[in-house]
Amino acid sequence: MDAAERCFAAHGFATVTIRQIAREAGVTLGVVSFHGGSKEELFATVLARRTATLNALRTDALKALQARGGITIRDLVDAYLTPYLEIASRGDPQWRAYAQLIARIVSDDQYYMQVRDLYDPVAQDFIAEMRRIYPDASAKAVATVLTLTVASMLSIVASRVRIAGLSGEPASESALDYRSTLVDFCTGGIEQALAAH
Amino acid sequence: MDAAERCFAAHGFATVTIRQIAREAGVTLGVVSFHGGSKEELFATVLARRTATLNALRTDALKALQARGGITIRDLVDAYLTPYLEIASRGDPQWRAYAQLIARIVSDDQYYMQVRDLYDPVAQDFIAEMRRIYPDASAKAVATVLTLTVASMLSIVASRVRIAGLSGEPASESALDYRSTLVDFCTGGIEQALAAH
DNA sequence: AAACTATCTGAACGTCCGTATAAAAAGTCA
DNA sequence: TGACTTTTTATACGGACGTTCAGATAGTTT
Repeated sequence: MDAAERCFAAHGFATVTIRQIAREAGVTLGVVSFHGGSKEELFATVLARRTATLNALRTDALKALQARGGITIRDLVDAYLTPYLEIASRGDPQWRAYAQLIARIVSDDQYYMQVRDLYDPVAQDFIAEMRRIYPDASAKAVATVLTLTVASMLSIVASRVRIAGLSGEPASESALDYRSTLVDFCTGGIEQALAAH
Repeated sequence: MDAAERCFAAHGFATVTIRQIAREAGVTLGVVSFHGGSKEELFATVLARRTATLNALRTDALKALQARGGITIRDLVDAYLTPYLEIASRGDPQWRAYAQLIARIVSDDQYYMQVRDLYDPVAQDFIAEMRRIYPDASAKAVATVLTLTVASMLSIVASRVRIAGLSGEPASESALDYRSTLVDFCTGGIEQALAAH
């Protein structure tokens, strides 16, 4: 599973071969099928395996906010983004690979159906809280800005090479280095987009 | 070329087979190689084919702003985003396929090297203009917010299914329907992120 | 120790891939 | 028309793919 996670994260679903995964795991070909089933089953399992943890982190952060009260958009953005950035920045290369894998697939409608049930419930909780802050905003507008927020978050993990190329500086080691810029961007963006015109 | 564009846009590079492209184009297998060269050459050609047009649209919009003067962040965002949204919304299914193809590859570091030379020069022009508005912002911060803007733009094309799923409403027909929300989001985000703390 | 289950190995299967090529067909121009 | 070039066709090749499976091995239970 760890090896599969690394492989899928690095090269995507179609490109990766089961033989690669087997080699990465240090086992023979048949073992992968024996434990992981078909390639698609293996992919789905890898996806689902860590999602619960990430969802729990986000839900906990949201609950902490709700208990405290006085929630701002910035609070919500931070609660949603930071768990992912922390995971992506953790020393554990396995969580890093997972974060990268998410970045690769969520932006693709082809795989969306596979992750829809895993992530959208938590996203709905955040949406509900956002609508409490902006009661007049349309459902579509709120859903749109959350999707844009997610896209921005993922691009920090997926497109760091491009940022480095555009700025002329080497890419940062940790995704958390971009946290304040990212949170500022998404917060300002949501407030601007949902403010009554 | 049109058939290849449609196939790559719909399924990505690795998944698509030359035989699919041939069938889509209504020709036999050898014809694709004869005119398109290897699979990678074909992909590169498809990419480069329409880029000049998109770059010209953006550059023209930027030049019009520069001639007018008094450029705001919103002006820049709109000049950068709108050409792409218009392309994605045009009736021409071929431009639509191209827009989808961009969305698929730019967010992937693996393909970034192929598109780097095609897009980054124009991006640099916009970055220079942004730095004129926010002289104190770091190069990295500016590059980051532009990347986030691009990621947001692309997600409108790539993740419309998710937006629809989250909002409970059917997806809009045209990407231009999201223009104002998108421009608001990116404008507000950039201003918030680059404002002196 | 024996019976049984779980896991691993190595090899094979059929399929589809990207690419190459010889021969046929279509097009071009003197 | 006839020589020549461009394009298309049909086929083949070697390789890598996902999957399967009989047999060897390891682990567990009785």
